[in-house]
Amino acid sequence: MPELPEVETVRSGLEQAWVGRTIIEVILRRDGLRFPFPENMVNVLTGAKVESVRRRAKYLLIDTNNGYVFLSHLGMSGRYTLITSSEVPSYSEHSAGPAHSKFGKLTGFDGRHDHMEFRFDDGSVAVYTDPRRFGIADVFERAEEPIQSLLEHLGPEPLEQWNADDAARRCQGKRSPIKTTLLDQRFVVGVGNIYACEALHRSGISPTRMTYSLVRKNGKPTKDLTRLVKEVKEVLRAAIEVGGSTLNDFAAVDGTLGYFGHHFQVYDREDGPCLKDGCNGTIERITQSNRSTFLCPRCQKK
DNA sequence: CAAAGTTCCTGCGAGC
DNA sequence: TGCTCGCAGGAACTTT
Repeated sequence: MPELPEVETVRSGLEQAWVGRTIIEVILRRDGLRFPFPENMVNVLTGAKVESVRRRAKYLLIDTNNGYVFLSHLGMSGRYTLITSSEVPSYSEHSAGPAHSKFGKLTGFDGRHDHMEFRFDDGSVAVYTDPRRFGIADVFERAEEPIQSLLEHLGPEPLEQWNADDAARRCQGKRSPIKTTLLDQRFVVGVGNIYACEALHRSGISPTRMTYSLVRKNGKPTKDLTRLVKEVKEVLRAAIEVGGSTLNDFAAVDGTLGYFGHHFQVYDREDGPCLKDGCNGTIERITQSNRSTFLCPRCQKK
């Protein structure tokens, strides 16, 4: 479920639900997710009031009033379900998530993969569900945030400081396909497999094109790179908008709704017609760095 | 067989 | 020639 727009949607939902509330109980149902839970996590979070919910790249950062940060990464299949005090939490009633969701099987609130539970002072409960357990949960002191190994090597936020000159500097001399570079979180954060494919298609750039070829000899960005930076920003912004609108309609904080609401131009559309105006190409699927890439060979040039 | 993410290991090429 | 450094590519984690 998690690229930047989906994580941003979750952030917004958690912010509404959690800020100003105090966690009265934390229940862990296993040793950890991708990494073991820190020993002090339950102690640190129990009794702490949530002050803010931030996002950095695809990480959620929850600040508490005792000077700590709760870090949550959703991995591939992580999800939060919020249950308000008026609802009776029951696994049998919340069986599988949206029945129409392609990812419903992976993200359902099903009782078998509910690894963390947070109870709040207003009677609400948040359940973290993650079948594949690629997610991360961690706590650290706020003052230590700059030296967190998970955060310190991250590149720029695409919707903030990032621009074509910055991108050009990071692309210079890079001997790997541009698709691979877009997925590299040191280049720019928040772009995953889906939006990398979408941004390249919007830009008319082949995913296999060498990264360095998007930079001029004088170190300045080419027209194509400038376009790519613009399209990355636009595709992410549009997806955040869709996610935000779905959030208003559902009590659950569910990033899959963000994906569901967005219909992709190329991703997962192998053999389908290219949807670009005036292009009669057919979408192809190739493999790059062990990941699927979708492209239109007709309108995405090398 | 493939899946929305990230880290770590290996191997190769460049440069000293 | 040989060694080290850095980068690029691939495997691994897990469950459905």
